Amino acid sequence: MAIHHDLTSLAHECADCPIRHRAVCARCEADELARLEQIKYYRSYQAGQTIIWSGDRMDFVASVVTGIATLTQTMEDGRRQMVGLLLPSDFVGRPGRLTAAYDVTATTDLVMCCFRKKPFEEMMASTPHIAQRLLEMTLDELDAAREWMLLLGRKTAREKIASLLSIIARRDVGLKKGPAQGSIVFDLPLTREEMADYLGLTLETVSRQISALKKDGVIELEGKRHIIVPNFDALVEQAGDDNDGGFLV
Amino acid sequence: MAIHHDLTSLAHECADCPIRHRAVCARCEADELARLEQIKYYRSYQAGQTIIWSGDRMDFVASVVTGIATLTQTMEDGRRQMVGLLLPSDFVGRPGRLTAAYDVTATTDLVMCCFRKKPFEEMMASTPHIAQRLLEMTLDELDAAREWMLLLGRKTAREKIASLLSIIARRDVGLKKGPAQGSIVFDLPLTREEMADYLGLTLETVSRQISALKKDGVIELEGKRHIIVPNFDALVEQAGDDNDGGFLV
DNA sequence: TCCTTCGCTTGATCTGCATCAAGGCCGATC
DNA sequence: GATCGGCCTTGATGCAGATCAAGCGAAGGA
Repeated sequence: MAIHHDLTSLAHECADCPIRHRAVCARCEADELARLEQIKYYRSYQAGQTIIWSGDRMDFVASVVTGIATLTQTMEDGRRQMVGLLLPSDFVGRPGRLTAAYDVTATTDLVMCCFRKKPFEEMMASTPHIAQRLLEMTLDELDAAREWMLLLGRKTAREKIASLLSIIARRDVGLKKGPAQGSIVFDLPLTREEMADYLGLTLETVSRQISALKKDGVIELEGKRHIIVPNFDALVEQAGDDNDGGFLV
Repeated sequence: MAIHHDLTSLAHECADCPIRHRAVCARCEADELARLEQIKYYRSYQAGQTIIWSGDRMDFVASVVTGIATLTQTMEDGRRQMVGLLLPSDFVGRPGRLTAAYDVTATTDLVMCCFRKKPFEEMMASTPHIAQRLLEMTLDELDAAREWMLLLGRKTAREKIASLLSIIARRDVGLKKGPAQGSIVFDLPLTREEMADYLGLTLETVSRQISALKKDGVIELEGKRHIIVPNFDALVEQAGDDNDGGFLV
């Protein structure tokens, strides 16, 4: 894995950009990369493992290399809301804050590329480029969070499910294309319960709505997790979005 | 109004910081301020006026000086979700994007301090300080958005109302203190319908829950908008938050 | 002065999703 | 191959909040 791959979220080459929807390519500046290279290290986690507990001291920032992680908030009585889904290339952690604000959990086996916070912050201070790139990424995440607020506040259960499926499909697209023209195939990286926590529903409702979408021919399932979308536009229509646009997760 | 006041959100003095919960004070750097001073201008809006429509070309970024604005998203069928509340010192607009992603509306009479985007971006490129400050503010907003996701996805109507009231109270605190020890007094800057759009409820439910909180002695009303909170902790308890902490709106 | 409008409240009813409960599928373990 | 536990589905029932509907009070305009 080349140096650039580890740092995709901070600076990557335009040529063979492996990251969709993050395609704000930065000029690769060799010395920045070299310096980042010096302060980075890798960590692996198993599926289900909690990476950071909300409130924990957090002395690194990181970017997801492979696998999927989630950010969740929990109320005292146990109600849970997922507030972020971290796919490869996504960034975790916040320069200038001591403790984590959310639980971060690996939902699949996961590899993260970590940077110790202190040196990372020092680099940021001396390298305007990085702060700007990070600002852009954060603004994208903010847009995604606000899109999600619309979903949580106003969409029906069916629309919520369709939205989630189309988001996952979009992030996966290009990797896996279905056999039939225009069809899309992917594996759900989340359990029904995790989907429920993301969508502000119960797992029973998630299950029922998936069954309903299947009955109506919007999706097909193989097993519990393998999804086939014969007609992506039909799915998007179920999601109730006015634009097909910039969902970023 | 001194120069610093106009630029509170970008750089303000620590001494008499008028802004709560944004208190990450930056060193005032005279030349930055002078340059910002050259590219800024003011705009006033009347209550109810739409400042920007989603999709409009947006050639400025701005910071709220006085008054309150909202960010809302609307679905084709008219369902609306407010995704941000802009109080004095809050920042609107995003460097590096051509069009607005949300409707921005003045809910009270409003004055904004605008910076034409092009020169602002140029300044940002040459002044690392500003990008970093903006990054910090954006991260705060992201945290607030995620806190709001928990509210939208998992809280009951009563908890939603109590949360909103305590957020408004927190941002207003210091300006108005109630007569009785520990009591807080403020005016609601939003109509019931706007509150409903923020909370993912209907205006009827908002009205009912406010009545319920009043009946239970958690709040008192004078007229429709003037709120007295005799015991702030009691209100926070109704909000169901585990920490009394960093709600930022 | 009356009339209209806007923001709000309150009541009656409906419904989408939560809750409670039972059982099926499948991979892991012995 | 039997058993267990995690994950999922499906059914029955309940309830919080939506929807539909009526009316109030204050501000503003004719």
